[in-house]
Amino acid sequence: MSSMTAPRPLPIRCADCPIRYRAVCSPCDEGELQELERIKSYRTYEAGETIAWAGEKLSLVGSVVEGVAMLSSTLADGRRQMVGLLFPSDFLGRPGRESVSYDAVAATRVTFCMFQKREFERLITRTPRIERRLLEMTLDDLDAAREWMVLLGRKTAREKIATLFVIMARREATMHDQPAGDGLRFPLYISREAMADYLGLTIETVSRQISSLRREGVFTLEGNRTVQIHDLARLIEEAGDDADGGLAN
Amino acid sequence: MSSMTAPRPLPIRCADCPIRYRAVCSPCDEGELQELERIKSYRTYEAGETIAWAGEKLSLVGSVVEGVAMLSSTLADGRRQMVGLLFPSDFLGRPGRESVSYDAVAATRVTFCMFQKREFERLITRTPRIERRLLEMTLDDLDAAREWMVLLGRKTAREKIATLFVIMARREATMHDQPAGDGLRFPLYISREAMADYLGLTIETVSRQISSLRREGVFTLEGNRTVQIHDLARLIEEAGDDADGGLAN
DNA sequence: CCGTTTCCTTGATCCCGATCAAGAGGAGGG
DNA sequence: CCCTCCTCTTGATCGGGATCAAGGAAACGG
Repeated sequence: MSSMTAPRPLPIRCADCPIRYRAVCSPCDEGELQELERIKSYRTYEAGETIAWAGEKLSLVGSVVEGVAMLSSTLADGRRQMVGLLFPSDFLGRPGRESVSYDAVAATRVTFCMFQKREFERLITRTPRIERRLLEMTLDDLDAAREWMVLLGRKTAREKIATLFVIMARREATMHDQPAGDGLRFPLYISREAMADYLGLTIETVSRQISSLRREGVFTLEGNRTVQIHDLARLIEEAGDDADGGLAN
Repeated sequence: MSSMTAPRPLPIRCADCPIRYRAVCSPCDEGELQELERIKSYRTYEAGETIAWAGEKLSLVGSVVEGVAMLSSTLADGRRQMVGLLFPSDFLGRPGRESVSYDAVAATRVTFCMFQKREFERLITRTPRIERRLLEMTLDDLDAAREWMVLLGRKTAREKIATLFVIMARREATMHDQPAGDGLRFPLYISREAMADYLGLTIETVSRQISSLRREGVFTLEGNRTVQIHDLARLIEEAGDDADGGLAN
């Protein structure tokens, strides 16, 4: 598919915002890069700070440069479900849509590289390649959401925790261009409460399942939020996935 | 946003495939319509027939014209979770992707208006407006998936059933350009097992919750698969949604 | 028409994860 | 340092939905 459109293989990066070109406009030509450069800006939120409320009109779109943000929805009586976790290079905002659909909250201190939605939309209209890239990213998000639906609807508490840890481990390894394997250390970034909201559990159940896997030697914890994997194969097995499904590749 | 791109307001329809233009290429100009006309074809599947397996390379994309199809994923031990339900005008397939991610099965006899993926992609490349439309549709799918994540992760069995019925009722009313209200009759289309897979429940729980709501006079059943609503307000209340969330508008 | 199959309902019981409750551990500020 | 706040862990109990089991009802083919 990329063979259809890519004018050259990339990667292009910019010094102060290395993630941006991967996320928004890979590939871009020089003119498009300069235009993006002109309209970009940065914004940092502290941990716990609300970036946007569901239903609010948001005039910015952009990518996470550093840190982690959460997308979540709250029922009338306060039950909360996280519907997405945004890591560096992930895109926030919906070009062509009036308002955001979910609460966006900073999980850690998080920095965005942002664009005025209006200007970004104008650029998109002139640059089909960026629109193609947005479609790509949205399809990825859709796949991730559907994979998570399987977890929420059908997995046990233990499988949910194992799946989350496997995904976090893979992410961390990929980020540092390492193979994922035993001995890998990585931060969880989010609180037990956030994990519970992500996995459709309570914090007590999250805590118990983590303790259980830790006691069985699958991993150890350094402090509360850093994991060191000891038996990745076991963790993958505990994740209970489909034979050829998402985690196996 | 449509004000940015739409050359005219629409709707354009074609006699033998009225849905297609809404789904795939609204708006289109005459040349694009003729091109789509040239490469389209129809395909019908019987209820229960598999349209595509997860991981399979699928060279077709297209819209449902009539009937209902299901997208689902199965864990190693057979637990199944439905991740999407495709009604007329819904799009199946992923331009730019090699293979499908989920099993696609006909829930009823279902007819698609399909295009060879290759040719469709070629058309897209020349027609940014269709790509824009695909992005729109994918964003809608993403919203729906995330709304469903809230249901799967946080709603009770009773709330899940109520939500499903409200959505089905709204769909049916919209389809016939009626307001949704008490007295509305509509078919469920899918079996109890399919509902269970969609809602992350067992068939027994689905059956019990339906019986419970029926006994309380919220609706009646004609046969097993046709519902007549008697108290839509109550049903919406039982759905337990966020105050200003998806169902309320 | 009846026999078979498939789908659906209902009852009895069990168990996983929620809830209620208490306390331990860490971080930050005085 | 201690004190407070907050997060996390662990224990005891509860309950919603799963599981096991049986039978009813609709669909289908003869």
